[in-house]
Amino acid sequence: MRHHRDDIVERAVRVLDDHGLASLTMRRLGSELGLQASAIYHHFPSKQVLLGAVADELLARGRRPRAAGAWDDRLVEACYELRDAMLAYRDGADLVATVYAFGLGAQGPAEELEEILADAGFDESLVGVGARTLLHFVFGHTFEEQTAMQAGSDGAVIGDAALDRTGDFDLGLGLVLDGLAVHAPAGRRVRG
Amino acid sequence: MRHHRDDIVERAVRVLDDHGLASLTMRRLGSELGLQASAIYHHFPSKQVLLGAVADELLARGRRPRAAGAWDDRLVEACYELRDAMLAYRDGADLVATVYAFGLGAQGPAEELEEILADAGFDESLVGVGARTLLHFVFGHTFEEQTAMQAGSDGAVIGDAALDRTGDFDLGLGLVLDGLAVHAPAGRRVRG
DNA sequence: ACCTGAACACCGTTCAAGT
DNA sequence: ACCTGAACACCGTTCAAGT
Repeated sequence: MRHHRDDIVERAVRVLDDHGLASLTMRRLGSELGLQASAIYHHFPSKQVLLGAVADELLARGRRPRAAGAWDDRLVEACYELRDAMLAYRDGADLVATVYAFGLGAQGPAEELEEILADAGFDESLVGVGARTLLHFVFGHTFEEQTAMQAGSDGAVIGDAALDRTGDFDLGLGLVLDGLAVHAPAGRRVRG
Repeated sequence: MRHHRDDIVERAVRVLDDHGLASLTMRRLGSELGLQASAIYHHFPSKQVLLGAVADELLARGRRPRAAGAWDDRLVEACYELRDAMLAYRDGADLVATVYAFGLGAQGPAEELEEILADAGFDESLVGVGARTLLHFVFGHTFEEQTAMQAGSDGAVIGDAALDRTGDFDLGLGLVLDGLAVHAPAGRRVRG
């Protein structure tokens, strides 16, 4: 049976979610599609590029409509969307953060954060740094969360731990936002 | 020739620095030591545990004496030491951040950051979150820096870019510290 | 205690050849 | 255009056997 780029990405998302990033190999993906691994190279030049497309697909699936508001509310909205998009699939944070780090995809969130900071009138030098500081927080925190979640797949009550993790995310995000507020253009220090 | 744990870690650091993390395989390390890969399993139960030991060795080599001071100066000192320790070896940030994320080592920096925040009298709930937020920033930023550094191993003047990166690190770190200062115990808001 | 050598069950990628 | 099948050059880990 013949396939296109999108079939392959969709199947890769399923393999990722069902079996984890370590099991998402070219050979495994090929056999799930009823193909030789080598056939995938007709559609993607390398595994890295394929993973980039898979990461972008996760982010696209997590996209939500935006409610306009103050810059800090807009940042919170974007950061939560990113976190939720990654948490929605097994090893999502590992995949997206890795793809981003190696410049193979997942650049959308950085661009949106930069746009929000630029709109808010932040100093040019702070737009890039601020966006990346937020991104590092979201990637790092969510990766840690997801690792802990998946490690705690044994028994024990998981509900409280999950609540604590969202609270932690909120607190850490608030820390960075408070730092940004200190440098916000006069008359725009929405927080505190 | 017979080896001990420490010989193996030392040789692994050299292979890492000379050839990169992807080339630090059990077989490669074995052959550099004049051993079969399987012999390493007499000293380490798995490659992951070995990598944990290598990460801790990088951090130990980067350790510097501490000058006492205000909490924010102490945090800056600890964060720069961590960054510099990782930058001192090829793929150091990738290795240390990965080892930390999977809980296989590199826990020292988190403990020190927590201690500084606790000493400063930060609220219990902020000690852990604050330390991890700083850590995510340092790991994320340094990983990005090092990736860019190693990508720019071609020609072109690298001096300016390196300066910009340190300036970026300073700015981003300042952002998180300003956020922490907002929540510092009364009378201890050293910044701003 | 420390190591060898062979084996097991895999990888990503290339490439000539097929339809 | 899309795929097969074989090959290349590797992996981490286990384990019986050697010294």
